[in-house]
Amino acid sequence: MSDIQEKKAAIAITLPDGTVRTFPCGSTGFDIALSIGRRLAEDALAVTVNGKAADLYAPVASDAQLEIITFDTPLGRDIFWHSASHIMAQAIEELYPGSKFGAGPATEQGFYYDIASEHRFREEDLRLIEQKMLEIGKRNSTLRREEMSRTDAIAYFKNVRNDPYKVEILETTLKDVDTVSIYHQGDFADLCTGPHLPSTSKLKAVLLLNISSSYWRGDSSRENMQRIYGIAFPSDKLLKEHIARLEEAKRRDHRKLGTELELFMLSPEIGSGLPVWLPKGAIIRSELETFLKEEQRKRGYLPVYTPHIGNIELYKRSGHYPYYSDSQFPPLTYHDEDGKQEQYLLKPMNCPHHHLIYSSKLRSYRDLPIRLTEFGTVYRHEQSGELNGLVRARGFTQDDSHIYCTPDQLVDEICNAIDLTQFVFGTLGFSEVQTRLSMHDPANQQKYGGTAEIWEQAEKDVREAADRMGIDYFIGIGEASFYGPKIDFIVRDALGRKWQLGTVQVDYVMPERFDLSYIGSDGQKHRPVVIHRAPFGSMERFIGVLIEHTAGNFPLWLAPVQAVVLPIAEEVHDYAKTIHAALIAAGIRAEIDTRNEKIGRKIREAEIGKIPCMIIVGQKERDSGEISLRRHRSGDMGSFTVPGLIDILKKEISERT
RNA sequence: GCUGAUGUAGCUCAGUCGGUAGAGCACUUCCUUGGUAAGGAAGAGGUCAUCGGUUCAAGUCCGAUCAUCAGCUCCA
Repeated sequence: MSDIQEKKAAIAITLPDGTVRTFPCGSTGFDIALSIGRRLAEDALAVTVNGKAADLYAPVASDAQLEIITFDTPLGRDIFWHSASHIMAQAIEELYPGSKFGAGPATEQGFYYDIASEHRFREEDLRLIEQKMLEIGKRNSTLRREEMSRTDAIAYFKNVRNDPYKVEILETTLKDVDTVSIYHQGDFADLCTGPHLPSTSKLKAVLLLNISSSYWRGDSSRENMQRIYGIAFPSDKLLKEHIARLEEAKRRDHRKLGTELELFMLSPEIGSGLPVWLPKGAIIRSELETFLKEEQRKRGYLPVYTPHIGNIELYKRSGHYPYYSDSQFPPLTYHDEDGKQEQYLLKPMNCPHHHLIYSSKLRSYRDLPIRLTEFGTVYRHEQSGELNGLVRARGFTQDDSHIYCTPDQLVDEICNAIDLTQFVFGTLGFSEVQTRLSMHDPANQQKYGGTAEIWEQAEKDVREAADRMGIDYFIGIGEASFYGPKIDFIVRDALGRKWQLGTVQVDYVMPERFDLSYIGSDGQKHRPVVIHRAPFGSMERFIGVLIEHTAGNFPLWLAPVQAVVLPIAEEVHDYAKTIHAALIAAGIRAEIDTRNEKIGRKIREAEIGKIPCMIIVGQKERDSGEISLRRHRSGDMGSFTVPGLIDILKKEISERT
């Protein structure tokens, strides 16, 4: 090869920091990583070339922007876990020959593979599979990419791999694709677009978490498969850290803390999915409700109360009944004295009641917007497998409001609702909130009410409001409710599962169904638009997530017990009681611990009980007429006079910090 | 609803091969009167989720039901 040709064959690689380096044509990501540093080359899992992920050993043939991908990035973890799922499949194939493989992707927190096997997987099997996976890692097998035509791939999976699921994918999902890729490692091979790890040896630590079931292709009419979930790491240290995080999540679990802190209970004698608020939990809920009521009063909301049941005709009219009849409690059937039958539904939502309040009198455009609000308890017969403590219940209370406005006012009103939601989330310290614009799925039109024009308008309005509020959102196609698009505020629980809390929903459909109207400036009847909105969403779910978010360490304004007076010895009990009485008189939720125990013990139990303020009094405090304050998780704060203490606490409570 | 697992004292859990129930914490009483995360002693506490079956005998084996957990499906 001549010099000239070599120069021509050089390629310019632009690295993420903007530096440009020259490499021979056909250099791989590994070569480039090695030229930067040995450590980086070791950590390198794959590359992106002009933003597109590729294998570490794929030759780069032209000038490109290139980034070395390591486990530290979301993409790196995704690739690592995806390869780990292949390695798990190989391990299962070796241990349980004849197993067939469905889908095996990486997830946000690891990976899974769906398996059809004669063998029923049990907990003990997971340890065996883990060992086999680590063994495959030690074999240092290359993950080799092979491209072949789709027809060849079908033949390959039919005859060589004998895997009907992969054949089905090739024949359906990929039917329009000419060339597909297959990744080989040792004797195992899988249909996969990749990219993958360069070698199985990157896998140094693995934890298989649980076995569950799934439907092939997520279709409940098709066969059940066994799904094994796991997570893997390039080092033992990272696995240990992950296990520590799992344990922390377990400690924060709202069901565990709810029992320990006596916030709520669930009892089969009352019914599954029907949470009961214990006195301490009821305080938290009541404080949150008061907080929102105050804020809504400032924002022009009008409180109403409506019954817990409603005539079934109401829900047929709203359109909810046909859409959701299978997730409602069965109707209550009632015969009056004349034998006439009526059916009532435990209300699954509040909107129809509010719509009837709206239409109970003639409304002028001058009255709008009208914002009706209620903490409305609703009942939905959620599938038994869905129930989960407070975050998924069958009876729950929505902080539900319906805003009736003119089309002109709509975007402003959506913005107001977004602002209120953000205010609520901000006050409660939720910083990692994702916002989803939940749009309809045009391919599934029968799921929705209303006309195409109405949907187009509603989605445009939602977008406009979200843009005006400067929200960083993502679009969820098919996530809309049947009557309109939504803006959903989503947070994660301790285990990383996502839950929708606040919501703002636009509705052009209900006003039609309920023939809602107002008299415009032209003296004619016009149709208002409805916004459904709930900043908390459900009080139960919100508090469930709040418990996990705070790990039970509630801010002072929400703490069920705000202060506990801890006398050091019996001789200061009388003094301690005067302090306790003064706190109670000041409206502070205070207790007193006059048990015959040492102060160390009383403090320990108050700390475990997550009581924000410990008021310690002994001989010294009695003589000086002061108290000693200890804050939960902070320690000794020094001495205060009683009025001084009360001022501090009342300020902190009223500021809700 | 589906697949799998689990259910023993208020809580966390042990209970071997089927032989009649155990610990720690919490609780009650007594002793101890103390200075910023566990003082000591004693006591009480159980229809082993429920119902049925096998067996001389069931917490233990089998079946059904209920509930819980993980995931799937669903979510106004």
